[in-house]
Formats: sequence, C-alpha cells, structure tokens
Amino acid sequence: MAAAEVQSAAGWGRQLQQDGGGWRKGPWTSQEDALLVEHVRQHGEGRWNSVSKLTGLKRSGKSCRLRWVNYLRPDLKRGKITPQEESIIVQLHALWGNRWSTIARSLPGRTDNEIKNYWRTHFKKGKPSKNIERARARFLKQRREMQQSQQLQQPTLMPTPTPQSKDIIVAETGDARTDDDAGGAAAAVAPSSSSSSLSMGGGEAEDLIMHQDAMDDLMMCPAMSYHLILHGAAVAGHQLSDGGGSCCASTSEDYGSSEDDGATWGSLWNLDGAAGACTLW
DNA sequence: AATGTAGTCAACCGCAGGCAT
DNA sequence: CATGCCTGCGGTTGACTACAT
Repeated sequence: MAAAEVQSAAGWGRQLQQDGGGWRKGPWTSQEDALLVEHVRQHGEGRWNSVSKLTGLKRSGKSCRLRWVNYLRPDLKRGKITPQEESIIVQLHALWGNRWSTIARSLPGRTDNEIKNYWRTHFKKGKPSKNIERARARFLKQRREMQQSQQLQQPTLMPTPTPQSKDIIVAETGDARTDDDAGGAAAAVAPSSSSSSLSMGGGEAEDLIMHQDAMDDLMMCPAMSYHLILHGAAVAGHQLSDGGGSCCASTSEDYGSSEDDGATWGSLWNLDGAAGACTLW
C-alpha cells in the first residue's frame, strides 16, 4: 500500500521505536518489506522468529508474520469488500461469531484483520448498510419462495434442517483452526446462535443478525451449502446434485457498485444444480 | 477556511494451543 | 509431566483521510 509508505515516511515515522527486546515497532518500510518478501521466497512461510536472524530485520517474528499475512502475501485481494463478500461475511458471522480467521478462509484473498476491520466499521456500531438490508430482504424472500416451491415439488430434496442436521453441518464444516477443535465447532455455534457475542442493541441485532435463522438460511442457500462443503467435509444430506450450474463466478471487479448487490445476491441463488462446475470465487 | 467527527486500516498486545525437549 | 518456545487468533489502538458542519 502506498499509503503505508507515505505514512512511514511522514506521520508514522515518529512512532518508530524499539521495545525492550530491541525490536523495531511501528510501520514497516519498503526496505523491510523487501527483506521479508525475499526471506519468505527463499524459506517459505513459518519460522518467523528466525527471520530477524537470517535477514537482519529488527522485527519480532510476530510482527513479521503479521506483516506477511496481512499485507505482503501475493494472493491478497486488494480493493474494497464487494457486496457479495459483504453478504458472505454477514452470514458467516451469524454462523461463527467473531471468528475472523475462520470467516477469512471462506473469502480468499481477504485477511482476518481486514474482515474484522470491515465488520467493526460497518456493523459493530449499529445499523447495517443498505446493501445488507437489501441483500437480506432478497435473501429471505428467495428463501421463502424456495421453501414454497419445495413444498409443492420435492419436499425431501432440501429439507429444512432439523436441529440435528444443523449440528452435523457445523461439526462437519467446522473450523479448521486447531485450537478450536477441542471445544468442537458445534459448540462454537452457540454464541452466534444466541448472538450473545454481539455488542448490539436488541433491535439492531434482530435487524441484522440472523441468529438461529442463520443456520436455516445457510442451508437454504445452495451456494453457501456448497461453499461450506468446499471448506470442510461433505455435508450429510446436502450433497448437491451433479449439474452444469455455475454460480457466482464473478470476481470482485464485477461488483464495483453497491447498486449491483441485488444482482450479486441473485447470482448466489441462480443455481440449476451446482456440483462440479460450481465455482464460487 | 477552520474545526469536528466518523471511517479506514496497519500494527500492536495479550492470550491460548501445539509441540519439542 | 513440566516447561519454554513458536505460532496464530481476537481485541484494541492510534494515525491518517474524508466528509460534514
């Protein structure tokens, strides 16, 4: 980011300091970035504490890792969060709560820090954006329509999940994060289901967060179901039929305008069967 | 034009889990 | 089993920017 360099060259320069261990703190310079990038190119990610020894960087391993993960990684997606990504964030937050790294895994190119910042900026203080309101309204509408059509046609194709099936979903697609494994992913749902982790007023939370609803919503969304499958084990009872459908193949560049979010959301839904050809991102 | 306020984002901190010794 | 180190995560901070008054 050019701004970082500007900042380090200007205002943030005065922040530079060293902690007790002799580590530099504050904004990174382009030279430091170059050293870190070269180190990762040669040695790969990990062993962050050895970076300072091998490169001469006066940065802690922690700082190096953070810089790499949040800024220097080549696969990072630059630019604003798209309405599509926003919708995913909202749903996954309803599902997982503040588990930003878990949410980030479902948004390739986005970091947990970025998502965390985005959430705080847009939702933490209260009212959701118009994008979200519209997306949610459309989401619920289409959900209703799908439910109605299913009741009329194939009541067993995609049943409304029972509590048991919800548990299966969460457990099977649960967090890959190892330190959560002990508690179990299913347990992690509890806070989000009750939304107890959200610092919102009741009305606001009701307006934005789908709570227990979210689980139903997710399972009623083919794209999300498939996405969860992609990021975890196959979900019992929700394997998608084989078909040529292609969903949400657009990239972020396709969603530059907030006015597009209707179409964006629709694209999440317009699936004539998903399976093989379905590429969400 | 000056000031205030909200938004954005990079970076730091503390904590916890995994793992080697 | 206990200890220490490394890594990763979520929460928080603080400076800059954009917009409003």
